[in-house]
Amino acid sequence: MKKYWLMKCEPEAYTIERLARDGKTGWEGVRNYQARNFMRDEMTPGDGVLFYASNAAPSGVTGLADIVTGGYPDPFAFKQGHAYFDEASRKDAPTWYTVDVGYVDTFPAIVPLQALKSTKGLEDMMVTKKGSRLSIQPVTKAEFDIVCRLGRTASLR
DNA sequence: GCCAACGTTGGC
DNA sequence: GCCAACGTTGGC
Repeated sequence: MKKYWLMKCEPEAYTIERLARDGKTGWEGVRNYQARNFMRDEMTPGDGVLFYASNAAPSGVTGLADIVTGGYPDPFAFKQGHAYFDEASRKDAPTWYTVDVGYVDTFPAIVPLQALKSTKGLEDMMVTKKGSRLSIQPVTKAEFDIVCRLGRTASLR
């Protein structure tokens, strides 16, 4: 059963343009248990992803991706000295997981958070709620489809 | 850069 | 197990 997600990333760290160039990328460095659980337990290849640029001007959905590889231990957690290193994560009992994300599409223009907030059918989306910091969020197919439509009608903005 | 909201840590 | 202190996220 195909599932749908919203994945946040700061443009300073990674962008949809870079994903377009790279084709796919590892989503390493997530250090939040709820997000970890989604990656480890729920994400499967083929799932749809809304690529969300956070801490941006404006923030919003910049394109589409998909899950290429489901959850596997985050290799950066084992890299001593690396910013993502976590000595509590051991290879025989990894604390942190990651997934591989593939490029699908770049929207002609960003769908800003403000547009998400004001679009009918998206009022239950986690990202539209104040104080929602979770960097990986489940979205419904209906929400995913609405955001895709917004992204593809960017000429209206 | 500010700061509110949140998650995590650690003393008790 | 409570909760204050702290660090981080992320909109603005």
